[in-house]
Amino acid sequence: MAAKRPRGAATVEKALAAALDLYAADGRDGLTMTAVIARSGVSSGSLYHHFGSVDGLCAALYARCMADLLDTLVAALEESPSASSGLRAFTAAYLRFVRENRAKAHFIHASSYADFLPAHAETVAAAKAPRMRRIAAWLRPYIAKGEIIAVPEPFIEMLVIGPVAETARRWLAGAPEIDLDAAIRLLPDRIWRSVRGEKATD
Amino acid sequence: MAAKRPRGAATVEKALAAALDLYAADGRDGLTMTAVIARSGVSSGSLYHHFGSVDGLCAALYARCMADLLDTLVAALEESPSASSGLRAFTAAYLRFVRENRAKAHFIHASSYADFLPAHAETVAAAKAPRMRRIAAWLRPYIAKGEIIAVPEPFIEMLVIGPVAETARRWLAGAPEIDLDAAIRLLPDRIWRSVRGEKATD
DNA sequence: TGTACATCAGTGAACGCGCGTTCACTGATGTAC
DNA sequence: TGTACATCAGTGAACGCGCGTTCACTGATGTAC
Repeated sequence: MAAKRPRGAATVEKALAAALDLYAADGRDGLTMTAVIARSGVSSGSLYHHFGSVDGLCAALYARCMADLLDTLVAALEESPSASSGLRAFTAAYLRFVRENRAKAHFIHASSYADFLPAHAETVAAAKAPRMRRIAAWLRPYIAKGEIIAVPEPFIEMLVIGPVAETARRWLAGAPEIDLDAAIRLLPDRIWRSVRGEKATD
Repeated sequence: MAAKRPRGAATVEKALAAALDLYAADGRDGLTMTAVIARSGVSSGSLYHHFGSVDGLCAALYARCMADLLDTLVAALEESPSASSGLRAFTAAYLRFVRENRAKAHFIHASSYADFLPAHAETVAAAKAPRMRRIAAWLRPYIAKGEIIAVPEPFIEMLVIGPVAETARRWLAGAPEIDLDAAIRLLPDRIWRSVRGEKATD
């Protein structure tokens, strides 16, 4: 028997899975309440009971996808014994996640400016904040040692996430010239150079 | 008297300006045919005469904004006498464009996965292709000389555009921790390091 | 220069579709004593 | 252990709104000779 989960967890699961499938199949326009109701078999009333609104459902889906991605990234970092290996592993893990979780990655990237994000900021923050804190905690000692450049943390994020996010974006949009495997080979090293501190040894 | 423009050019202009304003004010949900009709004073029939559909209007707006951005970037590159100064000027110009053309930048970034892009690929390509060719032409001699790394061109794009696009994205989404001026000071140098070739002299 | 015609630009009332959401309700599970 | 009650989960028909789009039409501009 499965571990005891809150009542209704299976319903929430079915709804989110249907929403992600619909998004993967037909993009933003495909992800409607009507379609989620039809595909998941969950009734409209039940959907509103759990999510409150379409935006609520989208925010829940976003939080879920983002948590999955960040868990992957945190794991890659925390397994690594040095600044350079950690950052290389981090960027490679990002690209692998995109390849292996195309729908989730697509939804995350496409939602950057979605109207539901500001409206449900706490839901999203609850998923992101603790994981971001672990990333920041991993970076801190290396910055202190001068192995990673000492700039405000958001800029390290921009330099590291930027290139892989842009690569993911093109690949997800279907650009044929983007070869994810080649990106996994080439980018981590170049990205490392952009945040490498003076005291780094490799 | 103004230079002679195709009949209806003023109408197209009014429609696109209204569309961008609506987008800036209310996001994707604000940019509807009904709203463009009301705000611009252009009739629905006229709108359909010129753009064919909502997607056609969005594609035209996207092509216009993208052309503006690329013109800025091409100018920054072509004024620069060296690889390092060119790439630094390029990234700084990107961030300045974002700051000074917030609505256009927002629309460009938010449209990456829009359904109208594949459907109107030729319209968009007509705006992008010639400008991208000039960027590629500028890069080529420096790559040949080994001052910029010899990797497939899309990867140079990812490394250069990635961090500034990510910075823009956060800033546009309203993240308070993003300081565009600091980004203009810090990022160009770090980005240059990520694409700097062995033969580069600075 | 004038006339006839074709094309392009623009109008605005009207329409149908499907979207997000509501609501009165039933059934299942948990809690108190 | 049983009973009474409160809360949570789930149902599905119904509704109204506003969206994108159409269409029959008029007016303005360009072209041919």
